[in-house]
Amino acid sequence: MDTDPRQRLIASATALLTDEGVEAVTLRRIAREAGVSHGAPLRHFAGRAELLSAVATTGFAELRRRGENLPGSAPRERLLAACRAYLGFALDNPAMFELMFRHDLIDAAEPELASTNTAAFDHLSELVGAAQRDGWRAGTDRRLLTASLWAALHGLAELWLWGGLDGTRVRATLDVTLETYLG
Amino acid sequence: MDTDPRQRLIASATALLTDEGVEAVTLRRIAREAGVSHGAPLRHFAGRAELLSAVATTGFAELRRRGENLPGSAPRERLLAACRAYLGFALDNPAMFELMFRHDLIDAAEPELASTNTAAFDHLSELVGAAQRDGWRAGTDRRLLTASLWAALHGLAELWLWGGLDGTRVRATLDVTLETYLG
DNA sequence: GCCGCCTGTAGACGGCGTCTACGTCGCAGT
DNA sequence: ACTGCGACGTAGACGCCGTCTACAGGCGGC
Repeated sequence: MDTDPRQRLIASATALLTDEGVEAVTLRRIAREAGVSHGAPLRHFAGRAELLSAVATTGFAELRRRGENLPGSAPRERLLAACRAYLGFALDNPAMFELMFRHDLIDAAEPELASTNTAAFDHLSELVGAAQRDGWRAGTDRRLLTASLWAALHGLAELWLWGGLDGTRVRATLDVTLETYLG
Repeated sequence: MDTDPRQRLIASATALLTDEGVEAVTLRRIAREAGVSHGAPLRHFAGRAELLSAVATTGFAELRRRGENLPGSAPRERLLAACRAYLGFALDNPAMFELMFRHDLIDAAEPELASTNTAAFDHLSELVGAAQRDGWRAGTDRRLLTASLWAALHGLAELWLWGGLDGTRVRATLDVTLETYLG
């Protein structure tokens, strides 16, 4: 059964997020969606930021899940698939992706979020490390290389979200980025 | 003299932005800062988005200005300097940079903003074109290459703003990115 | 001299996050 | 069996916010 009020509120918030975007996810609308009074959410979360942090945590978990079930066996092939998975996540869940990186809406210090968060980064870092052991850019510092690659993907997603890149062109641009790093 | 009320409001908003961050830039606070009543700004701007768009326009203009006075004469040298300038702008004006890419706060369709905006992109595109004519990645589509490079820089700035990269590490990561693209 | 526009004021409305006081169960301890 | 308490929810208030409307002064052009 799913009578845990925390989970119900997170579910309502997530539905609101994917349906109407990040601006629609207010405490009062979440409460209405869940069929409770406007003050009820504060019985289970210290404030709006804490509830949204819980929602974002599920987003990071899903992102990490996508980064684990990767096709391919060669390290560089797997790293490439992970990069495509990152952008695929952003394209499939634009509102969630936006929320996950809105530091004014969520509390980055929230422990559960922070751990899920760094876990996703560490996973990418491991893929980079495996590719390096395979001979790809072995001379570059692993953490810096991971951050650089991550930023390149992240910027692509962010610019698409912003409106600077239309949907079809973002795929072609991703190919250029991947070719630059891994070609 | 600077008695143009539009300019006064933009100046107050900019001061508020750099001093207290993007969340503090509300219409009512801008009005207070400018010493007028809370409804006065709506005499000169159709709404909050239009005022913030005007502020963001000055940001894009400053960004473009930085991209013009570049050291170096060799095309690749100039392109490299432009990339450093982009990140330098973000590091120097984090709140302005954040505002410029907050599509929920500004109106991307605002004509003056859109033109200043694409002008900055076109300038970077020209630098890329010059470098290509100099033999750098001549086989890649110029627009896609420009977008890819821009995204790599933008993501770096965005992740730093988000908190994922500390200030010193962002410089080192930028070096890795530039080495990847231009090395 | 009068009209109209520019600029600004003051108040209202609904929505927001948050706080507080108040209910209402169900269940554990004596 | 009664009591007390903790989990859960309600209702109202407060001070923000953006926006709308009604109103007032000031000043140049007919």
